[in-house]
Amino acid sequence: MIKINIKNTKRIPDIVIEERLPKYLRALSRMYENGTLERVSSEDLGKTLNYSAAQIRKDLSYFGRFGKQGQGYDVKKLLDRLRDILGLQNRQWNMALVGVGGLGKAIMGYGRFAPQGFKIVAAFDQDPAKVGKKVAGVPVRDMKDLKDTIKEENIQIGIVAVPASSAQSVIGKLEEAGIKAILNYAPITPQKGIARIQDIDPVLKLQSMTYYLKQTEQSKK
Amino acid sequence: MIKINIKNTKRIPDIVIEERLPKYLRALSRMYENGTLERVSSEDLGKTLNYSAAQIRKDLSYFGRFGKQGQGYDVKKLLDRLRDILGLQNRQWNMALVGVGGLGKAIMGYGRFAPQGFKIVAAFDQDPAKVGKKVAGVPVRDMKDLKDTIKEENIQIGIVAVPASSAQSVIGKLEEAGIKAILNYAPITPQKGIARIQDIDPVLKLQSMTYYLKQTEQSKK
DNA sequence: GTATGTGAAAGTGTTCACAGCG
DNA sequence: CGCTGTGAACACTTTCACATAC
Repeated sequence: MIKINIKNTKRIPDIVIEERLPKYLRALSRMYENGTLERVSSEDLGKTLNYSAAQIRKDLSYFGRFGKQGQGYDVKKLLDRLRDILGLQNRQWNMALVGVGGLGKAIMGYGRFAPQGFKIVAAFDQDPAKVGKKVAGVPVRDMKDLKDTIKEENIQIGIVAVPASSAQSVIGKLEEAGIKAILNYAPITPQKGIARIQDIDPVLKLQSMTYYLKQTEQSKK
Repeated sequence: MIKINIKNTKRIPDIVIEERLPKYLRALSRMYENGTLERVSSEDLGKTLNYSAAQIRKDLSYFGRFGKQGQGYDVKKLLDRLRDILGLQNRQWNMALVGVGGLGKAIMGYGRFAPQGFKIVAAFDQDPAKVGKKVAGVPVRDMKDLKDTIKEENIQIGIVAVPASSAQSVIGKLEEAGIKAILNYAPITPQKGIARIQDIDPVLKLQSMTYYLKQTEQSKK
């Protein structure tokens, strides 16, 4: 049996994709826009992000060799490379939002999606009174049109902004319609299904901070 | 020298506090409200949260022994214990929001803070045109009143909803005013300071998902 | 019998430290 | 000579597996 020597591609830790690369991108974008710096070292980038220099070099090394020894990284080049890796280079991702209540409306009005290439192109609600109206310029549709609209509008990402009680069922419907990525604002942990899901719950974040606040309170006594 | 044998308290991993305990609490609250279950096993809880049973037992064991062998955990009792650990038992946390723009207004209208014991009791903006008006029943104040209001209103948590460009400086002002916990909606990574900070940026979450979406797209070709 | 609590083993992620390139 | 890229060492986290308690 002949063994072909494939380049030993090490597994990329999840946290690199899920947390750090997007943060690198965010920091570099800012540097680039401010136009202060043409090159950046792992040390510098680490300082602005509270990571070790080694961490940053290691993370980037999973995807290639972008730096120049003795010089650091070219900001523009690294930026482009990160956008490419994350699937953000020269393209737009279309999103469908479900649940046009207070939270849903706020999400539709959030100003940072579009400039980053994420566009909410459709909205859905189960309440007939809301269907047909427009929110942030987008017509609210009936849930029964979910599947068709997702195909027609070439939607790849779903946003869930419904109450906890209906969230799991809405996620199921999105998955049935072929959605593979969901941003979930409902306060539940969805059952594992087909789609990749990212949860947003500010209350959970507050609840972890109160743990530490409580500790400090007590140590004062 | 006499050695006192203190119980070997193992360090609690950060992720237990920062992620899992609040999720346990959220899931148990829901179970309790639905009233379906009086007891729950680590296996059951794990299934609803996509964690292993061992993980849950280990996490809880850092704080004591709450379960009964052969029976599992009493939902109500565990719920109370978790609330106690996280500093949520019979108390309210007061919060101050800075930045009454579109995002800030949406946060002030978010319906899940108050029922969980988190109350926005003051709002601040640097724009004189906004100062004096009310948003969601809360008067908007001048930034120069930050420190005094935080003392007077017994505020422990800050919420930052200003643009990236002023976020770091606002965080500094909150820290100067004695704030030890901040929920940061601005798209920056703050420099390490006195306060504990939790960041919320839905764009980062989307950007990690597109990485995987892109992979699937390519494997189809 | 059944499910917890927990040391020990396995697995995963981070830091070290230095060879090597610009 | 400075800073990257990277194996190797280290640190941390999760899972295993079983003695223990109800």
